[in-house]
Amino acid sequence: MLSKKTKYGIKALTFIARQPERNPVQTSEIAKSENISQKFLESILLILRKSGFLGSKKGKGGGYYLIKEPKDIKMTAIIRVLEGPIAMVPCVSLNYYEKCDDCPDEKTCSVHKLMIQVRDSTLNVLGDNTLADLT
Amino acid sequence: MLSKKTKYGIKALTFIARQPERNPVQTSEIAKSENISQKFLESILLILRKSGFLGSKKGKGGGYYLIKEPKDIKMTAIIRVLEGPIAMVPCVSLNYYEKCDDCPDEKTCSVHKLMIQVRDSTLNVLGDNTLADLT
DNA sequence: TAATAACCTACTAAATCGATAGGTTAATAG
DNA sequence: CTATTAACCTATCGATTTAGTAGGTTATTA
Repeated sequence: MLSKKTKYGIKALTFIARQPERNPVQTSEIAKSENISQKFLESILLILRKSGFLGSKKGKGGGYYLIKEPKDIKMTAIIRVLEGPIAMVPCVSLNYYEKCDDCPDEKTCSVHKLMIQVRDSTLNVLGDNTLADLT
Repeated sequence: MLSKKTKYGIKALTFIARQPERNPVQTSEIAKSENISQKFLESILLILRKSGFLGSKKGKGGGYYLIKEPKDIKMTAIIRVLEGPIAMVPCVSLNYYEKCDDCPDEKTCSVHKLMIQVRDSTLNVLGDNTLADLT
């Protein structure tokens, strides 16, 4: 299941990407429009800023804005930052690999074999889609 | 993330499917071989029996056995029973659909659009794979 | 200097996860 | 008939995660 954090993050980024001008968008505006708790959204946008997706400006007229072009922001990148690993088990994760404490041998593990396929197909979809595709 | 429940369940089913004879396999044997807490595994095999994947026999020489051929057991079916929905958001789930309380319109929701693609690609992989493929 | 909006820290209620504990029931062996 | 075996059932539990809330501080603008 996708966490609300990730879901809200994607919605917020889409909202910002949809803006005709490149003017900063305020958290409050996104929160109201997308039915998200403003405080919760604040923490999410902060993460996205620290991860290099967004820039910010304080004070009146401030807000968040995209740093890169929507078409250059892959969904894999967004989801990895907000949700963590895309793989369903750590032992097939490319960016968050971890060995299973059960499972003596990954090569003979049935789950491993299956989850590599799931990972790859998911990766294909999320790698092909950019923020521009969601606009 | 895949829960241990599902992971263990798949491993156990694979273990049973690998048996040369169709003799019942005991929980204790699977637990030991696959490094799974026996009590936890008991509860998982019970679910799989109640869902129609396994038959059981009590007493000495008892255990669990497959009811259908491994090649006739799709991974989608197993995962739906143990893990629940395959979709990453309830609003794109085929078997566990639920409307999002935020999101007034699914048609214009960016997350919805994306997650349908993820769902379909995952469904393809899990639908193509049967227990026989994991053996 | 006041208002604004991002930024930061800490806390919390509820749910879920991965078990563990301690039994009961049904089938088999002797 | 009795003991053993292994599935079956019920309850509980500590740890972690989730989705927030509360209450402030800092930087920018009018």
